[in-house]
Amino acid sequence: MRYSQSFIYTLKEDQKEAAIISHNLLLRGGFISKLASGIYNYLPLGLKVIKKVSNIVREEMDAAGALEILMAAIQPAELWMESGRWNDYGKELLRIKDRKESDFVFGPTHEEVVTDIVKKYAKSYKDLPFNLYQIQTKFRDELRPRFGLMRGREFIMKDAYSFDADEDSMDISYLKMREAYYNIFRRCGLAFRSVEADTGSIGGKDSEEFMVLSSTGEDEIVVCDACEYSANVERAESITEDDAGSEEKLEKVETPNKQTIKNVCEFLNADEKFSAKALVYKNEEGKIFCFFVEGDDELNEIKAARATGSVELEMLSDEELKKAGLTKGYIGPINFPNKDIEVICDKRLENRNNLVVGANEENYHYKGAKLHRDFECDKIADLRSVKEGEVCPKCEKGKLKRIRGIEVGHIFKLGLKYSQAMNALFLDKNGKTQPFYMGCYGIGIGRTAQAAVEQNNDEKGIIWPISIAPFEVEIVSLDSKDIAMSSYCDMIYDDMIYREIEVLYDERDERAGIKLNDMDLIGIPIRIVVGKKSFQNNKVEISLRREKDKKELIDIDAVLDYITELREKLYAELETIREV
RNA sequence: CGGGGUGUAGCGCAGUUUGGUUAGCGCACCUGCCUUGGGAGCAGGGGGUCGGUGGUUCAAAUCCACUCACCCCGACCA
Repeated sequence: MRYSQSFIYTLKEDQKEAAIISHNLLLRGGFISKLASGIYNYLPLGLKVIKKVSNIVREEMDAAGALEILMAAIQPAELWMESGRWNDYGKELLRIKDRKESDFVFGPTHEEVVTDIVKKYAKSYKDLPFNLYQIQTKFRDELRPRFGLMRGREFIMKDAYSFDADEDSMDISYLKMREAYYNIFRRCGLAFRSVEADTGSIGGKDSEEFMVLSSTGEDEIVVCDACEYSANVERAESITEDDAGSEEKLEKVETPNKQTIKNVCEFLNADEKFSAKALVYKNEEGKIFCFFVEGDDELNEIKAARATGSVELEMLSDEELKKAGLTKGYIGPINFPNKDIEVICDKRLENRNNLVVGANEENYHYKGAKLHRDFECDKIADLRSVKEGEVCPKCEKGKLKRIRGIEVGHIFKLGLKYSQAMNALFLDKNGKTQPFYMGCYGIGIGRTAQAAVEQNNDEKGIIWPISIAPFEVEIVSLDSKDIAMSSYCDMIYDDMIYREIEVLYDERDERAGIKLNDMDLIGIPIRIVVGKKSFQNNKVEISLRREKDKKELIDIDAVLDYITELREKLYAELETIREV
């Protein structure tokens, strides 16, 4: 592509709507432009990147035996009523009406549609297994779109759905996808990690998220410094050093105006570890739960939701607390005042002999309380978030660290959950009706592209990994009016096109500074600078974007071979997973 | 949805508190000269219903009401 014939418009100034580097650079480099909140246009450069990522995904999915289809983006409401999600999916589901006032949705995901297709055609175990995937624009009416392509409302996703006859076979399908995902993110040049994930409302057996490591990531993950254990903080567990403390007599004490754990413990001269704090939530059905965790622990709402079988938990307001008969600041498990509320204790509390707890009475607490001696609860569960420095549950030696990541992919074993609900059945060897064992596998294409920028940039701009760069090579001619130089550039440009090297040729009549700065911003990995001084000596400068000050002077006749070699070297580097 | 904030040229902003010339600046864009290895310089030029609607006033970017859009912090997701 010749720069002067392209549609590349760069901006000098930072964009105020961008809160993170990658968003700013994509806007400044002319990759994307915003149309509305969470809705972006992909300009020529941006689309090139999207296509590169998509093609890597496509190649690896095909290699894993998956079959590409393209499902309708607009889906009839009936399907969603059948699955029950017309009601359950909530406001994120964009609902639209046609001219006859019939209800449709713009698909946020395609379980319903794919199941509808599969139901229609696959009726025998002989058809199994198979995996159908697509790369398509989705729409989810997010509460808070942000960070450009990271969390758009309209976004491009690869979604795949596997269908198997039994659990073992499903496990194999899952592992194939897992391997494909490793290949995809490796080839995209990302430093990533797969982590154990919560299966959330989708349910099912196993689930892993693929996280691109970045301090601006919206997810927090827990990793072991000694073994490969890594898990989303929503799910992570740990081994904690447990000091039971001495057994004491239960005693009710006055704690005037001491409502927070900190205040109470300071007042009673107790360690916060030896206290239980109450957190009261209601779920989507309005059922109320009271959770007790140690004073210095953080309640993990995802774990709490799982322990109660809830989809969503919301903290009670002060008025709701009062209405439920609870005394804010003094809620405790002894003589719990409301029998309709389920009381759940974190399992760590079982180890403590001596706890400070609320007395369910204004200005009073108990001290010396012990679970199973002084009080009981309805359920014991793991409710707390892992803290940094705790011991790894897997190797039992390493220390855990909390780091941040961007979720670019997620794989699930769904099991029978959907097939049963949606009546997706086949006949097994014995002629018996069975539901499919399903798996589902997503990758955010735009998010992956932007995550690559977030991970690979410097103060001048983007540093694309060659596999997803809009162009592999950029030629900058510093003096477009010089006939000898220009015709040389034209020649190597044509030669590269002939060799199928993707090349951007900046032949604009602009000053050197403008061209060089644009080149840095756009971030093409290999660059050829043709300037007067070196050209007089029959040389041109070649450098890599990532080490742009390390320039090699190459003989003008050797340039093509040198570039071809460099290019191969950069691709070869992507064969190994980056250490994270 | 709760909390905070912003809407003035393609982008970044000033002007609004205290209403009053023809609404300004930098970048970008167009013309010419000049310059040419890291975002030059000079001269000239184009581009705005000041987010929208209604109101107050002799007079509104500026005051009032309503409304829309967007951004940031929280709970959800690829």
